[in-house]
Amino acid sequence: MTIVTRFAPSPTGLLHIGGVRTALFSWLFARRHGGRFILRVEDTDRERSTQEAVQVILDGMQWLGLSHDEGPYYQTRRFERYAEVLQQLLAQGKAYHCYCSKDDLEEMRTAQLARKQKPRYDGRCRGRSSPVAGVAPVIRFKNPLDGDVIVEDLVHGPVVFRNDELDDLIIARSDGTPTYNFCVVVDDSDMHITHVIRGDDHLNNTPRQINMLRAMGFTPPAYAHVAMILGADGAKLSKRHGAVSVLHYREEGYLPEALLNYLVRLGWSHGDQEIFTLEELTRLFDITEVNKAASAFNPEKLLWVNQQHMMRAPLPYLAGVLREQLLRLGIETDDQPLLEGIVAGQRERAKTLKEMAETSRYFFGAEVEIDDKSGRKHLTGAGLAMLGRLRSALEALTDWSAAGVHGALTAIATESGVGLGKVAQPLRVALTGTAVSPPIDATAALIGRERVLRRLDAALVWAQTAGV
RNA sequence: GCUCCCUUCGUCUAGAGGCCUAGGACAUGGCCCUCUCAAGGCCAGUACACGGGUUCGAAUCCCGUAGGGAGCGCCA
Repeated sequence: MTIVTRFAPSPTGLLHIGGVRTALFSWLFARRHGGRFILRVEDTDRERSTQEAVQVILDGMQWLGLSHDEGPYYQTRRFERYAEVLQQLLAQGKAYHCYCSKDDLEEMRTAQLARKQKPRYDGRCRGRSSPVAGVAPVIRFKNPLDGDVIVEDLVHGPVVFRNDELDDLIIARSDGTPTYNFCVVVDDSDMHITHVIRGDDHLNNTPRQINMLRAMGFTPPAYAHVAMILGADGAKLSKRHGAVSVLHYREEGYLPEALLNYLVRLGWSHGDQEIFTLEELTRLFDITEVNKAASAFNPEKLLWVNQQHMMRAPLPYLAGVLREQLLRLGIETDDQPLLEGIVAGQRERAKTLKEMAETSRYFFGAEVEIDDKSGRKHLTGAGLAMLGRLRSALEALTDWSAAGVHGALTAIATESGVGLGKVAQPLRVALTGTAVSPPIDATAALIGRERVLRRLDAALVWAQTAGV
């Protein structure tokens, strides 16, 4: 049997990390078993669905590399099929027209709640044989009255629901359009979905879906309900705590494979391993090992995972991502060796590519602005004197490489009888404007001889005009 | 209100009756390394929600309590 999974978001909001994680689980499960992964857009709510939201889903999935083998399917284009199944159910007496008004239903609900009962439709239109004039009816599914439905959940184990807890749900609105639970069931069976992996907020819907599937003569798929992701504060995911479009993480300089790695570890583990490649995940991930409890989103750990991936990723790849981030800062470059050199020097100093771009400005442009505090600390007194020695030594340097610069600096340190720090820091401030950078020899090599000498001159001027 | 789900360090997790004086990771603190900052290494503190059982023995099994979440829509 070929495994077929699906990701079925509704384009009514943004695609955030909670959705991404269930998509990832579905995708990994399909990939692991050599199956197919289907993307289906559940847009039957025409009021709230938007084309922008659809685009965000598509872009997000693409950025993450969660490629689908089929689709995207749109439920709004399958109305004919739903109508067909609706008619069939009606003809077989497995569904019926209900003429109750919204007011009737509301009244019923409040009365039941007042009696401390679970609000549910009482089935009063079940036996009705004639229409009510002037009322457009909804269609309800005739749910079994007794017995149990057992959901054999891959993560929760068996979950038992009593049929008398369920009621006759509406499967078509009075305007004829089908509703969510009904469309899902028709789609999952039409698309031959073998494993439904979704958020556990759907666990309660599952017995109804199973009943409908059976009424239609279909075999229910296997289900796996995974917990939702909580905000960093342990409360429901909010705007402030990660409920932002997944593309936000791209803008913030995260690597998609790092985000996926972080997300898969929420509720799943493999020994003590923290960092996984996508290839490893498709080999190791197992939906039945996923935890049942919800887990909180931890931005700090995401940052760490991202850096770990940056430290392992190929330089040319990272150079490309850094280039995009630099573009956002108005820095445009195609100097691939320079980009790769920056990445090599900065990737263990930055948690994201965005941060890397921001702290790498001094590799570009002719001049650099000297940070006042750093300048006062390192470009005065002995530091100022060091600037002159640096200037002449570096001007005379023929081997303009990290090793060459390093040799020149140690020579100066030895001659001056000071530690390397007394040489490196003034140079660092002169070249970068700050007291922090990758190893100064590599930094100088990357910046290049011309600009190094010019910046040393500028630093001398700064020290004089700063009047310190 | 009713039904369903969940509960190990601050956070993510390991743990499927003795291997647990509960392991790893992020974060935090200290030390080492060191041209800065990082990265890396070493060390430290912090957890089985609570109460009953079952058992020679329970984080692990059972029951209850508490807390959290979800569903109960002509939303998905």
